[in-house]
Amino acid sequence: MARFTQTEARRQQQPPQPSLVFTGPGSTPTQPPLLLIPHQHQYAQITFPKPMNGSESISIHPDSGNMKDQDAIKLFIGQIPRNLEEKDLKPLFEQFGKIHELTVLKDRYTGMHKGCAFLTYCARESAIKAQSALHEQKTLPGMTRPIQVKPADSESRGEDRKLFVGMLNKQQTEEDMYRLFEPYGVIEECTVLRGPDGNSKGCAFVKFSTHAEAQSAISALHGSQTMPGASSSLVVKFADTDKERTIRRMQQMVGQFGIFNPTVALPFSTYSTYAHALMQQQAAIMAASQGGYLAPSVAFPTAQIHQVGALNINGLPSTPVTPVSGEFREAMGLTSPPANIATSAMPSIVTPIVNGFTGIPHQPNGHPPPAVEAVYTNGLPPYSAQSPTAADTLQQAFTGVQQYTAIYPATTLTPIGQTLPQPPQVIQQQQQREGPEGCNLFIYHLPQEFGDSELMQMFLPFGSVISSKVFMDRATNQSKCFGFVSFDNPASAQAAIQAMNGFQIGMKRLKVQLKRPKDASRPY
DNA sequence: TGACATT
Repeated sequence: MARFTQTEARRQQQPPQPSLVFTGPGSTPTQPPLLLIPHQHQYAQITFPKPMNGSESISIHPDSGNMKDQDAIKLFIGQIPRNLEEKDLKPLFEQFGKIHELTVLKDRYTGMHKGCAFLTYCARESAIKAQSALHEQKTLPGMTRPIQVKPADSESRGEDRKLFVGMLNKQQTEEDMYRLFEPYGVIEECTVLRGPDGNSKGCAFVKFSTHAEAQSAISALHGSQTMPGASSSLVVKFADTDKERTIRRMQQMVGQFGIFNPTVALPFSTYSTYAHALMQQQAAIMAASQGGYLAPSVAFPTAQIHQVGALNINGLPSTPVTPVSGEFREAMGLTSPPANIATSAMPSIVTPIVNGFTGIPHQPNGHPPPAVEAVYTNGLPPYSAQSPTAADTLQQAFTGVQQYTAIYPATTLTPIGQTLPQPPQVIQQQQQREGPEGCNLFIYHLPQEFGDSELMQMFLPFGSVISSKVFMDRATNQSKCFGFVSFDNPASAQAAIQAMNGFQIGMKRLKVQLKRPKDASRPY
């Protein structure tokens, strides 16, 4: 009851309505915090006549004094800077009506701000107003893409009215799609899937307002014609559900990594273990992909990764790394797909780190956890003479295997939308940057499929990785199965050696040593 | 087995 009272008290002293002040580029804002940066060289400033105090996060809870309409719309808010909490966001959204619930999404393990939120107004009308005033209209400070304000995926149940259209020719645009499908109903969304170069992939999504409309479009158009240059007749079908997509990706991955090929020994051998893990990973990806771009080479599905100061690569703020958004729980519920990512068209995008990883305690300071030996456990202690039982190993795999690396090759990053997307933000990974003496590791016996980002992910739990490099054979473009990882301090490097040297992956054990100093390799 | 920031 005490909590209720507190909440109640807080509501009664609600901050004054903020005033939205637009200032020209040259002017000096006098009253922080700066909340909005609209496009076109204008700054908008939300000012609070009375400064809000402290770091306390105001969660706005639904309760009796805060009823929402029956038809209220839950909004997904994307592209929020990670330093903004509920209390910071509240004023921005309160302009459009009374808020029923506002929740910034946090990683369930690390508590990390996911750069997005769910917002429900008491009134449906407020949500509509907010969406039209804000969606893609403003960019919050530090963000590269405009704020997303749209009905949450959980609202729409869009699967049964969204169509996948295949066998288009590559010249066909959204407009062509619109014309083609318009006769069958109200089109809510229409997107041609494109590669990073902007070229059409020859397919599209078209979302109707109702299932019946979508169905009539299928009946009328599927196989009805062959587009010039297309290899077969037009395909019009309901878009895959998340479930179907998940299954398809799993199949792709199984193919890619030869799970059923006994010569490729993974530390967990049952399909169900692997499938289970993949399902989780897929869900994380779906969650991560709503409303924003994913960094192409290093994407962190934070819902399942225990990040330990991990996103601070070489002092870069974590914000630009991955505009991760969406809610893991929602994704696990396998609801509708992210609207602006061409998920169905993605080739398989996930590489498992073939280890069992156990939970890592959250270390907000970015330092390695104290008991680093406990961080990575695949049931096979480094160079241990003792062999654990198969059951142990399997158990470890089960409990710890949720940590994966998602790779989003640039080619699969196809944000689609009516507005022209800017290229996704790329993390600048320093090229072969060495850390100070004693901070650089040489790692051998890496799995063939590991690239720089997997290597980095594997060592992130031990500290700030300032670079990671897997050596590739120039002729074959295959990994040479060794590489380097540099930390920003020797303790992290030592912790990583302790934990990871001898770590078994598949049939191999990692060799993790300090990199030889430069002069040691020279004979004179 | 191999081997330390390459082409």
